[in-house]
Amino acid sequence: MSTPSLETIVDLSKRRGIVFQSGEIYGGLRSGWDYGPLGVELKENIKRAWWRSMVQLREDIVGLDSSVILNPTTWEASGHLEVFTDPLVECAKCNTRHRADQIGDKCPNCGSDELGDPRNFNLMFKTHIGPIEDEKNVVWLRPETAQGIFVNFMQVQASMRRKLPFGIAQTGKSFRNEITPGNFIFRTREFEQMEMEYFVKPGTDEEHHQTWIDDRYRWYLDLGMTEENLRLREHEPDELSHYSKRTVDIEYKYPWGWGELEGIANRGNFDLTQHAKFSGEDLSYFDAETSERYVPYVIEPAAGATRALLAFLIDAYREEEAPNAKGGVDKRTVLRLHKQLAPIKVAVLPLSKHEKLVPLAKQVAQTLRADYRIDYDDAGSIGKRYRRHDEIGTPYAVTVDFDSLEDNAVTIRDRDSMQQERISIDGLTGWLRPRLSW
RNA sequence: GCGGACGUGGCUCAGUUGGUAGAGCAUCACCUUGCCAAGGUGAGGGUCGCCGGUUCGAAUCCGGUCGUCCGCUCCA
Repeated sequence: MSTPSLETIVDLSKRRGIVFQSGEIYGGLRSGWDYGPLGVELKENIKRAWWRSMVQLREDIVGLDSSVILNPTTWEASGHLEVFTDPLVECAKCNTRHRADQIGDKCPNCGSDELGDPRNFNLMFKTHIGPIEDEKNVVWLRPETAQGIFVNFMQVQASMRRKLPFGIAQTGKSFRNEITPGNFIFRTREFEQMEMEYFVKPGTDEEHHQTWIDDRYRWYLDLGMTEENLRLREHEPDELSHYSKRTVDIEYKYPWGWGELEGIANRGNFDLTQHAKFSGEDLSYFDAETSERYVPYVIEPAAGATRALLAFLIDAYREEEAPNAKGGVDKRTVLRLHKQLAPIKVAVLPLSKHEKLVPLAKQVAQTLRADYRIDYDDAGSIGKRYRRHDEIGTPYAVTVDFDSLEDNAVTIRDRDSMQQERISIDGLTGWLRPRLSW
């Protein structure tokens, strides 16, 4: 299966209500993307699948939803205030940009001395709390959800009576004032993360790290991701984040090349130690079994929800041959999304807009709505409607025909196999349940 | 942010030497068909990214701005 071009995916997303450029009527806003009616379903399904595997199915992980705006000291302690601010200079001759603190007075690229004045590039969004803009009330939009977990470590541990090892999971938006956003929703200034901080006893961190790397890689495969398009990549020592002891990325083969999907980092005890230092609170953990007190180490699988959405879209995209009404062969575009991720689970289609078929079809649709996201469509030919639903990855299409009026049964068609089955309307829910559950 | 390319109906494009925009696809309605798109008739939809300038008059020239793509940098 060849990878579709990014343009193909952007087109499909716009045409089918998955992702729109934000504020288009005002000419757009750089790096802003809105998730349309189908996109929001897909994104929620991805997050739900993550939450299910991360929280629901595990006894050792609990959830959290912390604030976007935190006490600004948080970012001093985490190191983001320092690390996320780079003085950069631009070379007027070759148009390259460099860290002012790492070069001399000559451009390392072309040797020119025509360097502009250093300017601070702060990757955190700055704003003010309260109505008065004053340096005293500066706050920042979080550049990662993780810190909200670290600052709540004690409360969660105590209120939920957790013993190590245990984890805290959180999904939510983060903000980074990226210098250059791009590649559709791959790098945006506002994005959604799925992060989990797993607190472990020092010395067991390396083992837990490896377990999580395997676990997270498996997650993508279980949701139907093509293995050839996935790989693990170890960070070189010089590219490690300021907090990390070791990081392994799960990368996806995007149309433009390999790119990050998720990073699994061993953050050591960096964060808790820093927060203990800046807050003056004791953030160590007392291990009652061994009577030891220590600052836990942290393993962090940090995934991009919006990046995952992009990868799942690309990975599911197929252009296949399909038989047409005239006995020939046509092309059909189909998203072979995992059923749990598909925005619409079942399409309900009357064979035609005939006055006898429409009421029954609408009734069937309404019944199914109790359990699944349904789309009812009676516009155009039946073949065209099948193709439309292929394009958005709907796994099942239920067709109400003239026989239905007699035998109270419908034809259900499978997106992937294109096989059809006749099912009684009363038995429809029972037929779908095992196929659409985990 | 800097350099380069680009910006016409939802999409893909046409638009002659500046004179107030066309097509195909898509959408919708009706008819037809009746289980895998594109048969017939008709309809809606753009003032040419935005602002300003030149001109009697600009989609067409000039400036600015916003946005898209590529490069520099970003690492969910």
